[in-house]
Amino acid sequence: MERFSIGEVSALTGVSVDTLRFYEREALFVHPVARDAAGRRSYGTFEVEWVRMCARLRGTGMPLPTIREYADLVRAGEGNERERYGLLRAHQQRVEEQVAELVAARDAIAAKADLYAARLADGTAGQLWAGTPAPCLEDGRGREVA
Amino acid sequence: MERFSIGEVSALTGVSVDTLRFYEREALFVHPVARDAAGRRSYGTFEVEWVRMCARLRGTGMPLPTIREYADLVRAGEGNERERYGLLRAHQQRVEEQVAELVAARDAIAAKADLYAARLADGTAGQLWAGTPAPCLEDGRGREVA
DNA sequence: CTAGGAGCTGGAGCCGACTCCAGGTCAACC
DNA sequence: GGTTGACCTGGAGTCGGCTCCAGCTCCTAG
Repeated sequence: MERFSIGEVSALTGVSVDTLRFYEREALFVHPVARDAAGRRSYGTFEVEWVRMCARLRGTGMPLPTIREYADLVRAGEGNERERYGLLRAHQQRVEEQVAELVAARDAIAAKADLYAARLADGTAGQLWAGTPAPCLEDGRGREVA
Repeated sequence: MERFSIGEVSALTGVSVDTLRFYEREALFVHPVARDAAGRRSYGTFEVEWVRMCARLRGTGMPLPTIREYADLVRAGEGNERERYGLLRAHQQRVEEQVAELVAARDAIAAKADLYAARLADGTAGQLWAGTPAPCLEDGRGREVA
């Protein structure tokens, strides 16, 4: 059962050494992190996976206090899987919404970029631009300017 | 050519009144915002669309300084559409990556939630759990605990 | 045996993006 | 003509999430 130094965990997970210590202070770990004879942190595979999970949750916008709640549930042990399930599903729901919003925004941005592409391609860039639908910015004189 | 008060723009765009003033201080607007006789801000349809665009860009993680760059280009007027195009496409690219990462994280979260669902459904919750592939957290004794 | 590198602690600092305030002006309605 | 409510300004405060620092202890390689 191999063990990992904080630097190794950082390399393995992409989470910085400082952030790992910070997460520990913030009580995001399920169990107190073990130390070796010299007082250095020593992580097991469980911790590494846990950190990866934390990174995913953070990366999808879960605030630290919520991750702490999840850790608390896991720490409390068996018997609260329904709560853990609810927490994960609720978060998944939020992530689905994020994806939808992101995709919508991307489409709007892509549409605008396409517009520029068309303008550049047919040489009308820098010239008057007839009124266009929704996502275009006009200056009130029918001129698309952004 | 209707005009809008700051409160109306806020209602129309979902961007708070404070934030609108803040964006103005941060020079995110293409043109200085007009004022009515009493010194109150008066926005046109162009500004409203611009704010919407800013909200989209912000919502997809574009930092204020980059939005300011874009505003600067638009303000500079015709002749730099290639730069504007590059800026938008580059951002679109970043958003595509965000979507991909978000979807991947969502899948991992969903997989874990599914695992809990299965455990809850077949009544094995709270019992020993045989070793499972990647996204599962085990305590080193083959026990999935999180 | 010493120099370097990884780790340690507690605490301070930073950053981006708001958000909130006090204290004031105005316009409009009753 | 008073009171409400939207708006104004400049500046200060907040918040989340790191990130950095000084000054120290180890272990390892040369």
